[in-house]
Amino acid sequence: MSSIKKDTRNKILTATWQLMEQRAGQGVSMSQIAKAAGVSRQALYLHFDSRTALMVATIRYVDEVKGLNERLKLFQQARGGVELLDACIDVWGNYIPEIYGIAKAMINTMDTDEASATAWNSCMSGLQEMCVQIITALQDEGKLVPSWSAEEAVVIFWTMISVNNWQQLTVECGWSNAQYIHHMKLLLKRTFVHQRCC
Amino acid sequence: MSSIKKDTRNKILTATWQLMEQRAGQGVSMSQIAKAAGVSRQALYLHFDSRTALMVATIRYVDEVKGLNERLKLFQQARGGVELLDACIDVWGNYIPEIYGIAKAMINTMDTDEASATAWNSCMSGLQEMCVQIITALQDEGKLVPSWSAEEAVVIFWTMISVNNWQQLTVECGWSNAQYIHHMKLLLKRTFVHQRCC
DNA sequence: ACTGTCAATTGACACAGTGTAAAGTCACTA
DNA sequence: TAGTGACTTTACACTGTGTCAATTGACAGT
Repeated sequence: MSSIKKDTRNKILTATWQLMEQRAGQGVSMSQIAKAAGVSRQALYLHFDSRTALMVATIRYVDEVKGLNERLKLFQQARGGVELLDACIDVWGNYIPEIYGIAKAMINTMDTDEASATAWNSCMSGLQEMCVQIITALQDEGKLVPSWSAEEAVVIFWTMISVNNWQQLTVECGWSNAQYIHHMKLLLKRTFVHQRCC
Repeated sequence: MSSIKKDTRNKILTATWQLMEQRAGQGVSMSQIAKAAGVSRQALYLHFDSRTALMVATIRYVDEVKGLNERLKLFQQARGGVELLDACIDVWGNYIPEIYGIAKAMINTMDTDEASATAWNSCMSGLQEMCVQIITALQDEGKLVPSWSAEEAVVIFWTMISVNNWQQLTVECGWSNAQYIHHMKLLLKRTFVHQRCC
């Protein structure tokens, strides 16, 4: 692919991203993206098969630029489960606001579109892996609350830190992001970490 | 309104509801609803101003038929916070699968549509009130974990029991509804109920 | 029987959005 | 100078929402 073509592609991707963030992933048409990118609407279809394909490419692009997995890896050294948990929520909690718009768009189409679901899950694979590591670490340390099996704990952990829950607590309820991070850590520790009595 | 007109209206509402449940709230067009209801597409607009208005009327209709608030009231006698919590999750956890399709449709349009948001919140007002009662009861009994203020606890409680989280755990992760109810109770109690040491 | 009215149907249309197709432009390159 | 690649322009097919006007059929009251 020529560098000219790559430039246009990147212009489209950044314009899509920007519009998605502005509009929180709602009501962004191909015409608007084209206009924002300074290209014709048809150029979009020259680079991407469909609207969905553009969305998928955008989330991959954002993921590459923002590098969630790299941020997470910094904390994946062998450390205690609780420290791992804290680090995970710090990274993820600060990451969400940066990708909220496009994430919302992906989540909205995941129900109907297989490709969207796959793309989003692939971007989240590092985070999912981190959930497993945290629970495993807690279990190895004997700190995992015995009510949960490791599998159950991972699934619940993953559900708790979803973008939808972040949206509910911050956007809907007006919590600051610092509040979100603080309370989410507390919530997860209370749920999963066994406090030995006396 | 004549009873003939009311009959047609109900036919439309039940057809909408049925389609929403079948398709889990995704990709249901006015034409399909009309066909399912056995009326012309235009008849829908005779009874409802817009697609959104039909959705709002449907959720209100479902709420009326299913009577979540009535079910909840049965347990709102003055009892302990923990019993109240268990009862709440029993009722709500068994309610969600019955309204999942239309609930999903409402939640998907809430972001863009004010009327949808208002209608959904209005149907959920009884449940929200129940959250407040549970947290208040726990607080009065001195059982609320001191990490949370009552307001924070209510908001987190409300977030935890969201339809999105139910979907994640059951539809996506394959949990049975009984598993959902059991684990959600456990999760909420671990999060909010203070276990006195020794 | 006559008339009015109400509920619903039919068919047409405007509009927005996605996606396809073909012809044309323009710059760079062999 | 001919050719190629990236992009534009114009046009069109299709789906879905929402509006409008003319029409049918049934069921009143007189």
